[in-house]
Amino acid sequence: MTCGSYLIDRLHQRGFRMTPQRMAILHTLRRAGGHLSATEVFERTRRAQPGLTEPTVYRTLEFLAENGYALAAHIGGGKLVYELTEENHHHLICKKCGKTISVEYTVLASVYEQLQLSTGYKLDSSHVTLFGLCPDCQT
Amino acid sequence: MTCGSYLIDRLHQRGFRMTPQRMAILHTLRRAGGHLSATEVFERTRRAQPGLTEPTVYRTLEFLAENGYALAAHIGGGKLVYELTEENHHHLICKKCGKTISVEYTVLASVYEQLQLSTGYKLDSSHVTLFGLCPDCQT
DNA sequence: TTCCTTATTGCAAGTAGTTGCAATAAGTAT
DNA sequence: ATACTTATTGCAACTACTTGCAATAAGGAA
Repeated sequence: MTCGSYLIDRLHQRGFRMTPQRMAILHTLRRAGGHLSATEVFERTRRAQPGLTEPTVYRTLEFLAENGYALAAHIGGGKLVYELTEENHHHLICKKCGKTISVEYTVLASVYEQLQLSTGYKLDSSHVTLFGLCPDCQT
Repeated sequence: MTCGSYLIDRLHQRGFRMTPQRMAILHTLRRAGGHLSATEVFERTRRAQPGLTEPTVYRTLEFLAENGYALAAHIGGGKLVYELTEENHHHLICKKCGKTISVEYTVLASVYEQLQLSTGYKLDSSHVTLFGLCPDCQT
């Protein structure tokens, strides 16, 4: 069994299909463990799936993020990165050295709740990225 | 006096220069009032500055955001938008209809403080965008 | 004013990401 | 097994954005 198998039933229940391309992209994300840009996903996955094209990668990543199977996060410079859904969390990125740390979702949970009450919006538990200077770069 | 004049001294103090291109781009942002994508800024500014090129627009917007003269925000679909710095605020965007509302900076201020204490990072008061469904689209 | 330094621009060529549409193939039903 | 529906893919052309480098011009000094 390859490592995207666990998703097959969940996809079918919602009328979606599992394909070799999706399986391979899930495999790449799983192996990477962390964040990967669309380009990185394309390059790594193509090794196992030589026929794979860029539009398919972009569409698959968007599909996975839209349906909750992966998280998308904006990190510096307008770039989007993806990772498999695990614990919800947020990121702090140092503008100078690029060092990234994760922050538990609970830190923002009360704000989310407050905002939902005051605005009526139902918010995604999305992957927020905050920028600043890490302790080492503040001098 | 054109409307970027107020920035001239602040730029000179830091070794930067004011140029007709920068002036025109500031004018465009000022007139728009709200968010504008790089492409929109390019198209609108070019009417007044026919020689203007795309790389200049992208670099100018990045420059303005980097130095605190403008704010950059990621809104849906990986797009970056810019606006002139005024009050710090955040955005809530409806994934379905695109309706956007602003949220005061103070809502997130306590979280920022808490994060700065627990992580040691010095955070930018950045422009965070949260996604969700607005009251009308929740049915 | 004129000269000088160098920040900023424009050009040109590059990379990244998107879109429409016809062809393919996943999964269901027969 | 076979046929059918339609989600998904690949292709090709397009738009968005970036980068290196030489030319230009802003702003300070002589």
